[in-house]
Amino acid sequence: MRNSSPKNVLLIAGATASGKSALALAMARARNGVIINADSMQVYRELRILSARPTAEDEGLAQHRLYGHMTGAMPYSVAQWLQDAAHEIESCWVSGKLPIICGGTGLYFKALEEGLSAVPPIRAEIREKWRGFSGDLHAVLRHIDPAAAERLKPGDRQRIIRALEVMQSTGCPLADWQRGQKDAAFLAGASVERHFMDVARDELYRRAERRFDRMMEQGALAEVRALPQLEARMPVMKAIGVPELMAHLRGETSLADAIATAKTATRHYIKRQLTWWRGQGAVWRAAATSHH
RNA sequence: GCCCAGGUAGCUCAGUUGGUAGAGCAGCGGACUGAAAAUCCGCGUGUCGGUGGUUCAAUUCCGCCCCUGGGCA
Repeated sequence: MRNSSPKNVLLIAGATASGKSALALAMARARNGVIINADSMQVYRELRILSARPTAEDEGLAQHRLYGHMTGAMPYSVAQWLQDAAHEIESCWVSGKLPIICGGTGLYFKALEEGLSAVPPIRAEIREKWRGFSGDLHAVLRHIDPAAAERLKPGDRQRIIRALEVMQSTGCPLADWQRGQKDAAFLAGASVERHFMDVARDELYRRAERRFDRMMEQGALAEVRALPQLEARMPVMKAIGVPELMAHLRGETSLADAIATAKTATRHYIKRQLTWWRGQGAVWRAAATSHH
């Protein structure tokens, strides 16, 4: 197939409430782009308000992909996102559009640029077995994969479960998979342009808090009430604001407390995001562009 | 005005039989490969309300003053 259009891609990353979406929209209109979501919560269609997804109006101004394309009833994952995003980027390239990857999920960008380890899918019963295990997971891991047990903190249940399921499912420790062959980094060979939204932390905190108040005005509570009955461990159920507002709907906290707690959770999230990108090397730091 | 209870970390509070103090939350730093808005690890000096007194030593005991609740008038 003829491929006359170069493989260009624009990455826009930054903490929540840093103004990524607005920049993406402007870029999409100026440069014939398609905006592709790189946010782990904006993929769920049930969370339009609380995930700060672009509005219908915004979606009318430029093409948006991977926004609300999944249901929260199914857990999403980096691997699936990588597949979905790769597909969307390809189709941009084919049609001569500029793919603009926009989001706050650092792991998604990392997977896109560096690839993931080629661990085969884990069988459902193995996954369920460890997720439902009520005993001392770290002790089990010490038995099955001592090196991983050494590396992981006993409290880090989520990573311990991953190490266990990979070991049991593949017979090979997770670390071996990570050291070994990777799926080709999807953006290898592409010409990558980066924008990191460099906004001062205080300002991010202020904006995120104001934004949460706006979400409440727009009906965040109704959005939570309308969520299907799902187990608390499903990713949608963990979106910032969901557990807090649910606690209020169950009558466990006042609305004011729920809002305050959700704002705190947002600040914690911003802090983690900043730590992530601070640690992500010179590439991203050099890409920092101020937007105040 | 009188009586009572308080005034200790940004917040809520614990504690010191006199040797200058510690939890939770907040905040800050960090980790991060199929749940990542997830998950986890680490970090606690603050005129102990003010001021005088007793004492080798006072945040702790005593006096006075200020502030905040509550009660009585």
